[in-house]
Amino acid sequence: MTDRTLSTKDRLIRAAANLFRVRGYHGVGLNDLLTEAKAPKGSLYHHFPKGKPDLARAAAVWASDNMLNLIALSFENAETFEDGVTTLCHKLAKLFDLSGKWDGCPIAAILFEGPENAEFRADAQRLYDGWIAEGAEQAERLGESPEVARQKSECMFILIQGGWTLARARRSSDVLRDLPRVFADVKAD
Amino acid sequence: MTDRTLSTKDRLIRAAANLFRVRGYHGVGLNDLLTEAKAPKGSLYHHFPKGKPDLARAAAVWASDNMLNLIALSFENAETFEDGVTTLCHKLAKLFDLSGKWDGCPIAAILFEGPENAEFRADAQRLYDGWIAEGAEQAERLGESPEVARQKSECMFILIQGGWTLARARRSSDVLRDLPRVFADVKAD
DNA sequence: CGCAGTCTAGACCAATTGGTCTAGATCACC
DNA sequence: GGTGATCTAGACCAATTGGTCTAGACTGCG
Repeated sequence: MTDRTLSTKDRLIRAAANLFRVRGYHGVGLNDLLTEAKAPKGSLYHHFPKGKPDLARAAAVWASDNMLNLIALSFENAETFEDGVTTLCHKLAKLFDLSGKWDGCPIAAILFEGPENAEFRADAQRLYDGWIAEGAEQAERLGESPEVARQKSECMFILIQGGWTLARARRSSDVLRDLPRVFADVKAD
Repeated sequence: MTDRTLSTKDRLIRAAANLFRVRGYHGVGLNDLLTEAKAPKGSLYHHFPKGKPDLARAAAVWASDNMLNLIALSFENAETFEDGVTTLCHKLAKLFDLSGKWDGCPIAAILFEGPENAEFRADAQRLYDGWIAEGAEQAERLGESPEVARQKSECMFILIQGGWTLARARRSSDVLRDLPRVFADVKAD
């Protein structure tokens, strides 16, 4: 049930991001999408002329932007990069619990499982590298050298992706809450 | 084109594992499956009475067993756990390059994106925990205490899953080859 | 007002989906 | 060789898929 006060286009994007995250690109039909968004088919093809793939890419970008905000927010009051990682992991753990402990990463669910399309692949790379760039920027702001910043951010990304996968399999956010401890042990070299 | 000398059942399982890995559970139709396996529909429903979900679960188990073998093989001649991790990561990098640099983890592609089914979820947990158990066993064999062994194995799992995701997005196995260096920095505490 | 552009609404369509069912080939064993 | 079980073969089916198209509601502006 996506908020009815939003524009049809936004409702479609949110519904798409939410549904794809759970069932993957091919697991969601236009009917599910339209029901969830409370929108008729005409609106979908008005706002996204190329249909499902178009909407899916928009949803991936929207979901990615949310993650960028979450990263920025987590590092806002951090004194070290490790602090920020800790906050972020706890926020993600909370998100995971709220989401029913089964949802996956929306980027992966949409862009990896979606059509084998050059645009989808390029988006996946662009969006994920955006996360890493955001993390690296925060690390630099907190005093790390550019190389170390990049390395730490990349490591954070890997841990979060892998940790989320294990959390999903176990249906428990404990793994996510434990990640900062693992991360702290990684020396940047 | 799966080897014609194999039994129909094995051809089906292999075809399923290969196709699901690329396009995800819902991205593969029975037609694709049967074409790839060179088998008629009757055979599928003879060997897997519950149809697609049944076959998918068998394919997940098969793929998981392959991974278990790969782990065992990688640690066979290792002198330390870190040695084994290094070998495993290099083997995975080679696999990644061979697979067209876009395939995902078959377990995830089948069991996460598949039907929202209690059996699928239980399988995901069981199979992934099997990987971790195998890693922990190797670590113990190489002299680690049970707790440290488990911790190191879990960390290896997380790094590999996350690293594979990033490798996929970048369509480059470099990330995987770099994982052992990251892993070496993690002290077990 | 009138008119043009934007957007909603859903009937409709060909193609594909997962699944059923019957007919026959092939096999092991008496 | 005969017989019953195992397995292959694919026609067939209802339901769903992503997508098209026309009709009309709503908007802002002259």
